[in-house]
Amino acid sequence: MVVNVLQVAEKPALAKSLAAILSNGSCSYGNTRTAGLPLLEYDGVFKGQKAHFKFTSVRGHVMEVQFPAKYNNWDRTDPGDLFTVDVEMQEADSSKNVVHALRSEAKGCDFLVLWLDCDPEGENICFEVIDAVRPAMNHRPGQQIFRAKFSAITAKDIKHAMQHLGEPDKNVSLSVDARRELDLRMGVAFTRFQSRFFQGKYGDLDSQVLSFGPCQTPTLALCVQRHDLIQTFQPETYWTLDVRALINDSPVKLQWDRVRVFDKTVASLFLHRIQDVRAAKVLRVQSKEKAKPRPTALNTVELLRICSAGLGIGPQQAMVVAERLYIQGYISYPRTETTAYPANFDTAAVLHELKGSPDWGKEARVLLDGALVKPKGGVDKGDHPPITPARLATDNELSGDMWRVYDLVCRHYIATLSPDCRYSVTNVSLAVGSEMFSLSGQRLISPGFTSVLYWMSPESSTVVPDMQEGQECIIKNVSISEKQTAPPGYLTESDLISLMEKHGIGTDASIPKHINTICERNYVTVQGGRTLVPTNLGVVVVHGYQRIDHDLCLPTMRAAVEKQFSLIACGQAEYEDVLFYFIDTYKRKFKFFEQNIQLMDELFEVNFTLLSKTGKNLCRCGKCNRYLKLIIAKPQRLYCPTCDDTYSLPQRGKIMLYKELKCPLDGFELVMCSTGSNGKAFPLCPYCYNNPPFESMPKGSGCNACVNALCKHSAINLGVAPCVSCDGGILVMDPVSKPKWRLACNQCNTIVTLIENAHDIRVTKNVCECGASQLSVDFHKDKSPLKSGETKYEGCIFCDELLSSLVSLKHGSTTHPMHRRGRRKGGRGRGRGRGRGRGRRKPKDKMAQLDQFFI
DNA sequence: GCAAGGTC
Repeated sequence: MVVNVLQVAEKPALAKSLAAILSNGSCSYGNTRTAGLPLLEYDGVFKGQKAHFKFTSVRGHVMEVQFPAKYNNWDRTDPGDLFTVDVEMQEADSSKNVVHALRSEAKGCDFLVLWLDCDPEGENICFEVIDAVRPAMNHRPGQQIFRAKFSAITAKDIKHAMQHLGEPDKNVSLSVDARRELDLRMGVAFTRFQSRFFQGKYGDLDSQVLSFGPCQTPTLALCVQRHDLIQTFQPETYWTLDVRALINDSPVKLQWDRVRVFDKTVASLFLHRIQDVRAAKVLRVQSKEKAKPRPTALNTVELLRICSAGLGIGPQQAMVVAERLYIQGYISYPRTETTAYPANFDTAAVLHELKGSPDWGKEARVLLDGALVKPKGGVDKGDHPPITPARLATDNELSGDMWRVYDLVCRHYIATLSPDCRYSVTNVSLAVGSEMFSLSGQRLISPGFTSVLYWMSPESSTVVPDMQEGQECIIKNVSISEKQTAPPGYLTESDLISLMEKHGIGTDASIPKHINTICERNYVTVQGGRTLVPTNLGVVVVHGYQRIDHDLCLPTMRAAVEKQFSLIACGQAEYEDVLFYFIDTYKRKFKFFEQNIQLMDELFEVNFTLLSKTGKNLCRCGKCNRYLKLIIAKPQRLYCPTCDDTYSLPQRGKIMLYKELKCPLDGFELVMCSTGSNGKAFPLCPYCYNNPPFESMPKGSGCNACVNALCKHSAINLGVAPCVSCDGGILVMDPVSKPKWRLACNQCNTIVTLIENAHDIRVTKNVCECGASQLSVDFHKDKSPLKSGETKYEGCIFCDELLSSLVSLKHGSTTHPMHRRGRRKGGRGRGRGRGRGRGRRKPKDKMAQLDQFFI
């Protein structure tokens, strides 16, 4: 009997390499029927039985923890409740159909072997895969699910792992579950609360969302900490003693051994002591040989640092470029923490690949000719090998940042196998009277790896002239100069990456995202030299946390939480206990934050402008008939200073007044939203956009949704009619309900369902005998123009049953013969409130009011 | 619209 074995890797590329290794290159290549995942198949032996193997992969996490949809509404959910409401696992956005694909491949399988990355996230994905797959697998006694543990993608390691399969570790996975749930609850709760609080009060924050997160906030705090250091820096005046001497006929400035003094009188005293000295005497000349060590192999974080500091490419962009180089086969997998080459890594093979390059081929050839050095130790984190070139490219094939990053990876690779750079440092001590001075300089002995990483070459312009002990040099000039201490510079991206790594904030893959997030949220800006300068908003937010609860922005917060969660991973603590403890802690912190928000608000007050003092009058409010103000800073919105209400607007597009027309439903003046020069323009009602009058309309989703459509198609083009059931209501066409046209009342919820499959329906000015409005109905199912002999029909909105039958009428009839008072007995039974008994209203008066909206 | 973490 042949058993079926399903194997799953964390990413498609890995499934392919693992299957190739395990099948000794004999696997067939294909794809799963859905989700576009790889599917590799081969035959072999599993646990002593003949087996058919299938190898596929996921794409990172399959599931994500989320709040149920009912909590997605920011207005209807109290952020504080987010600490206690249930959460659920949902299929992750990026992995649509993955669950389905896995399940169909698992059908008929007897065993599952999990080849997910050997880190906590990988362990967690193991269980996501198990949950997806188990229901579809064959049931049989004994262990069916196995975990492969491997530290390098080499034939030896992989085959060893296959021979020594273990079990997935539930505790490790639970520690990740706990972290994911806590991050979600606290991040979303704080973000929603502070966004709503401050955006509801100030008009110039210029940020869509005031976000908070356990990684992004400490990252921001690091930038603000440096900012504070710079702001509070008190420059101090100091004095130095400057001596210029002639050494071998060239003028040289000597360095004072005391460096500087902070008292002018003392400085003058020293000057006085030596100002008559005519010669400096060389007391000692010392030369030492030093080595600048070759770099260790490249990992992600180091790549990002060099890209930012050396190439001026930001971390997010650098990752995008590296990813592209990887997909195109130019470099190895770019997300790794490891800085040690695997034991069996064929260093020479890569050099052979590179030796033809006009840029660094020469250096590669020198190494192949015998100068090859053992790479430095580095750290093996057991994830992926370091980032190395995979094949040779010329700068014709790659351009711009692609070439620059590729060039860096190649040069760095060659450097790791090159000798250290050797140079000598010479220090000369000189006496000028009783004061000691010195000169120091460097001289290159052999460049080693710096011939390829030329920017790391030791400064060679500081070569000291040849001097002998006892030699005397003529002093040309002695003076003191006054200087001031200077503050440190702002953090560079490269500095920040190092600090985040040091504090355990984020991972190699997420560090660029966090930096990007704080930029997107208008908390910091990237300035010259890729320095990160906090904005007013960033500073005020962090200072606010410091006033209310300093913990919230401590750089150590992340590591402290992770440390506790790791106790779950190693079985020393219960998942429920630790998770509950943290949720409870942050819930209390949240309450405290909420109660003391005025401490942060005091800082906002002096830095930002109240909504009532920002913006320009635009259109009239339907409630108070005063002007709403258009707030232009992000998020673009309307604000009524009288009612103190805020109305969201589409974020893309310019908002203008629209013909001073009012929405028939609520009396708000319509505005026009135009997107770009050749983009669309559409009118919308500020109130309806935020409070959709039809339950089928999603709130403000996209620029053509709900009320935009309502105002555009219904209120203006299609017309409105007095309600047939209540006195004050107005019936409005529901634009989303096509082809099942209907009208709905804005007051009594009456729904009048009209005829189906009409091409167009409009409310006309005509009034039926019954007193209700008439409709003009165009019965094309397609959009073709009316043919001769065809015509529009007219009917009454009351007589919907009758209207339905219009479909079967002969062409040419404009009014339904049944459309007579006497025939309506017992009719119109559907729907509620089609109240006949309320007696006739005076539609004409109301119609007059509505005149401006009719076609 | 919100977090952080995988991956594309």
